[in-house]
Amino acid sequence: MKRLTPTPSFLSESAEIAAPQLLGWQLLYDDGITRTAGYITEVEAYTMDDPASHSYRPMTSRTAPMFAEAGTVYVYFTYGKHYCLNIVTGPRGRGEAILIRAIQPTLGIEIMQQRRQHSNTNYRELTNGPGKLTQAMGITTSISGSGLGKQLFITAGQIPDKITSTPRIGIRRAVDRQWRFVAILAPSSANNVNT
DNA sequence: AAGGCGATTGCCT
DNA sequence: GGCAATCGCCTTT
Repeated sequence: MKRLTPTPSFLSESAEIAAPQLLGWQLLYDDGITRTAGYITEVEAYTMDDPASHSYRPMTSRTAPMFAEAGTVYVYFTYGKHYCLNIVTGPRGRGEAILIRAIQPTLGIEIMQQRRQHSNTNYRELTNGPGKLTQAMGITTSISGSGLGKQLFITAGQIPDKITSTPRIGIRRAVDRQWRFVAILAPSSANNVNT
């Protein structure tokens, strides 16, 4: 069994520095019954002095996990349907996090397909969005405020072949910041469908 | 106490 | 590509 790393040291850096370093790591969720996992391929950074961030406004009970120590899990519910998963970065009190926007599935693929009602033979639409991957993995606000190393894990994965940065998706403020990071990974063998 | 809206998704044209 | 769905949170009366 691979050794688990509760909180990689780079998460103590600010979100926009840590975010690209999170690409390629394997995200693993164990809800006590099932395990699902995938390589992180798309992330976005959010910080306290960032008008697009939940932490730009004073802390509330919902956003409190963003202000906790690096490695804290922050999950929020939005649009009446979707859960979005973040990994908190930086020192305690700073209000920073990395939004996980996409993963490349590696483990528990059939379970993820069932949860997503996704019967296609390739996985293009399975986990390529922040709400999609939480639905596929069964992640909800129940783990918001917990820490890495309990149910959610970050394990060594792949070194990205290439990383690009772009403006973030779906925001209206600070649209000029290039804080979305996308990785090109070698396709995993189980996922090697080539479109 | 009430209304507006969102770090999205999927369906429809 | 445009837009409805859907509800908890936050802001404003």
